[in-house]
Amino acid sequence: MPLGMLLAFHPLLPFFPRWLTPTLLSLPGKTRTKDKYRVVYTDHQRLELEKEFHYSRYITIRRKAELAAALGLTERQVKIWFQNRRAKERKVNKKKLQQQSQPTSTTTPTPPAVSTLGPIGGLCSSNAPNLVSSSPLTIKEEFMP
DNA sequence: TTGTGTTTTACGACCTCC
DNA sequence: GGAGGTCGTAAAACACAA
Repeated sequence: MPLGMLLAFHPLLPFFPRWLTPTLLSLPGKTRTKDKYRVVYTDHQRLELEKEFHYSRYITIRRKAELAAALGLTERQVKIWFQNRRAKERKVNKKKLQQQSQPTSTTTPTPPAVSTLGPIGGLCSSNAPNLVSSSPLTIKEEFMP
C-alpha cells in the first residue's frame, strides 16, 4: 500500500489529503498549502531553467541564487527543479537504452546511436560528476536571442 | 465530456561528502 | 551535522483517444 494511502486513511488522519497532514499544516515555510498543492511554472521560468540545465546539469550555489531571484522562485524550488530534471533525463536515457537493447523487427530501423544525453548533447560543468563532456557552447548558442 | 495515461512540482527517506 | 545528491512517490496539471 502506498504511503499516501496510509497517510490518507490513517486513523489519526481521517480523510486528510496528503497536503493537509498535520506536519504540513503546522510547519512554517512549507510550500504545499491547501490553496496550492503545487504551482505551475510559467513558460519563461521553464525556459530559463532549461537553458541553465543545458549549460550545466548541476547548478552552483551562486547561480542558483541568481536564477531564483531572476525568476521569482525560491532557491529550494530551483534546487528541486534541477533534481527533477536530472531524474527525467535519467528516465529518458533508460528508456532509450531499453529500446536499443531490444531491436524492432519492423521496417522502421532504429536511428543511429544517439547520445544518451539528449538532443542538446552532453553539456556539463566542472562540478558535474560522471558527465560526458561535450561542447557547452553549442548548447548555449542554441538559446541565444 | 470523460476516462486514462503522462508530465510536472514537491516532498520524505536515505546516502555521501566536506 | 548540514547541504545536496538519488530514489520513490503523491497529486495537480495536462494531453488525447473514445
